[in-house]
Amino acid sequence: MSAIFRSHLDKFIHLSDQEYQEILTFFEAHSVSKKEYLLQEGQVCKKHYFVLKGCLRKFFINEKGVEQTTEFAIENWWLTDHIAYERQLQSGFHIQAVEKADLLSISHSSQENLLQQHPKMERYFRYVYQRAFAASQMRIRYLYGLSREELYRHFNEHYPEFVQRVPQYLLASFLGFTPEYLSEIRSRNRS
Amino acid sequence: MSAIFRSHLDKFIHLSDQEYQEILTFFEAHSVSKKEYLLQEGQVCKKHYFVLKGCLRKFFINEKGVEQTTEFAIENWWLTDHIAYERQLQSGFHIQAVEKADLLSISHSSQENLLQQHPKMERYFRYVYQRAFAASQMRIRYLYGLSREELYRHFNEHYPEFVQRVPQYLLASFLGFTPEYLSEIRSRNRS
DNA sequence: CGGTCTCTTGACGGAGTTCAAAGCTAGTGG
DNA sequence: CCACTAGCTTTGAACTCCGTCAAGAGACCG
Repeated sequence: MSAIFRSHLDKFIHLSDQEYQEILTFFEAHSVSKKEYLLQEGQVCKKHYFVLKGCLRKFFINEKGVEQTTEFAIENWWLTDHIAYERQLQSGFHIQAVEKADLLSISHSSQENLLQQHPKMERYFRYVYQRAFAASQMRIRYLYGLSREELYRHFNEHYPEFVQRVPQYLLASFLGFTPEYLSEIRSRNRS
Repeated sequence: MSAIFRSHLDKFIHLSDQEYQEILTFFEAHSVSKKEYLLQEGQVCKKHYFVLKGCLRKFFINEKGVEQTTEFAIENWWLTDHIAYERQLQSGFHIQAVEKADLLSISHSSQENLLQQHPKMERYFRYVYQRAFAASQMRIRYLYGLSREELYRHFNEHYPEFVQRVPQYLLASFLGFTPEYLSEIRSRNRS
């Protein structure tokens, strides 16, 4: 199972077998079932999760009581509430499994130790955050530049497998509009 | 002038005077005047900018020909088109000085060399990207959770000095609505 | 002082929301 | 493996936030 993580790391840095084994000791493995929660609002955010298989989402509840999904994580992505994780504070987010999932997790203190003892991982995480930030910048650009309908079409063209993979109400929540409106767009596209 | 950069670095990593002098050789200093462009759409994004003093913005032109500001950078923030910088591609953004500004810049190849030769800077940039990504996550949360009017009020409460500092039409562009609507909100707030 | 940016005001229109109700689908237990 | 139910999707009508357009009032700079 953790061969998946090894081949992911290999894309960014070169590690000996021994180094890899040492690095693995900093992580824990989890399996979670569909809809299981990994973090709930108000809890201290203890873990940074890496998805080996399956799908997670991060969301919050807005003033009207509606769930707003801000991020999905599928295979080879990290997920946490970065602000709450970094400072070990209470989180304003929920993290939940969308599908049953296999995960690795690392606690904040373990991550600190890992980075101290394995400077190569400093480089690895620099890449991870850089990539995540770049993706976030693109996301903001689309949120600003496109209407809700264009946003859906764009997403549908670029990530068709993902659109198949998650229920529509989660997709609507992620794109920032209502399931009703998504349904309307889809019917327009058909005719 | 570069004492500013030194004290900024000191917040994240510890450097000897000699190390700092070596590190500085990887950077270039610039002064730019108000409205001067540092990057235009279609150009290869060569530089990563650090603001010592002043204010920059990053924007793109949407299909209707309207400028959409996606990011500001003031003192102690980095700014670039990360996707285009990382891969040395043509950018879809403009970067422009909002006020006259003093900057440091580093080219992509210099940054690679810097990180190779000074692993402490790997750690520094990991922090920088981590912080930037966390900020970006908060931004996305607000974009999703708040109406345009709430967005303005929230921004106004949390960054009042910044609201004073930039013209209103740039603020409107950054918050994702029209100057006309901003004007309407402001008049409602007064009465 | 004259001209070009910037901000304000108001009328109108449209994209997207809200609410309510009905139709569908998939997972669960029997 | 079927039936039942909870959860998901669709439809439609009324409404609202915010954009667009146009025109005027300030404000700042040479």
